[in-house]
Amino acid sequence: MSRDALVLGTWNVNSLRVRLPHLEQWLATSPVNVLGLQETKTVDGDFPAGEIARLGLGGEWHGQRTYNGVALLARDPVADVVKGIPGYGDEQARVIAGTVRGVRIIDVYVPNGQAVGSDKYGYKLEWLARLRDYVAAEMAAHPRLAIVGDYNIAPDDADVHDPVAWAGQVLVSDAERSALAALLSLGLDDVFRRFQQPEKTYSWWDYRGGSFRRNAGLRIDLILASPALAAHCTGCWVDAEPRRWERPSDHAPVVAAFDLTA
DNA sequence: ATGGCTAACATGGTTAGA
Repeated sequence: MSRDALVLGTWNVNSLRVRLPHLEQWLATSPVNVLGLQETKTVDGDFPAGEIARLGLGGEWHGQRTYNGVALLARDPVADVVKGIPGYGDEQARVIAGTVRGVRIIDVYVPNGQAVGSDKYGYKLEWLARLRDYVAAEMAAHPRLAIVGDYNIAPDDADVHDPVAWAGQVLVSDAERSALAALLSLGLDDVFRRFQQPEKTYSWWDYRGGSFRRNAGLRIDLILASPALAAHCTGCWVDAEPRRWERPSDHAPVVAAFDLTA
C-alpha cells in the first residue's frame, strides 16, 4: 500500500468509552488514517480527546447524552467541519463532515428505524431524504467525496444472511433500499462491491443467539465514494477481527484504501 | 413464542439498538 494512501475507515463502536481498548488494539495494526465513528454515546465535553490523541488521531466530534454521536478522526488535519445536516433541525447527533487531504468526508449514523411503519421508521425515511439533498449539494462543491458510516440498510439480499427471514423487515425493506438507491443515484459507488469479496461478508451481527459464531449477519456499514474518488479506490474490506475480541462492538470496522497520486 | 445480548442511566428496570 502506497505510503501516502488515504485509508478510510468506518466503525460503529457502540459506546466509545467502552471500546477505547478495542480501538487502540485495532489501530496497532490497521493502516487506517481517517476514521468515522458512530454511536460514541458521549457528550462533547466528555469526549476522550486525550486518549484519542495518544493513539495519534485528531479531529472533531458531535455527540449527545446516552444515544447516537459521531466522530471524524484522522492522522492529518481535519478542515471545514460541519456538524449535522445544515437546515435540518435534527436534535439527534448523527452527522459530521470535514475535509482531509482535499477529500470531503461525511460520517453518518443513519437512524435504525425500529420497525417498518413505526414513527422511527418514518423519521428514518425523512432523514434519508434530507441526507440525499445535503450530499447532492456537497458533491457539487467537492468532486472527491466519501460518505462513510452505519447506514442501517443492507443494500441487497447478498448482504443478508437469511433474506427469506428478513424479507420486508426494517433494515432491508423496499422503501429503505429505495432511499439508499436515491443516494447512490447521485453517482456514488458502494466501493466494497468494486472488488471480489468473500461470500457472506457482513459488518454487523446481533449480540444474541450466537449470531457471530453462526455468521448470521448483515452488511449495513458502507463506504460510498463519488466518481472522482472511487476511481482511485484500490481496495475495500470488512475487518471482522475486532468482533472476535472480548466485549466487542456488535459492528465490525470497514476500510477502503485510495491512491490519491494515481 | 416478540424471547435471545449489550449499553446508558441508574442502582431495578426501562429504553434502544438492528
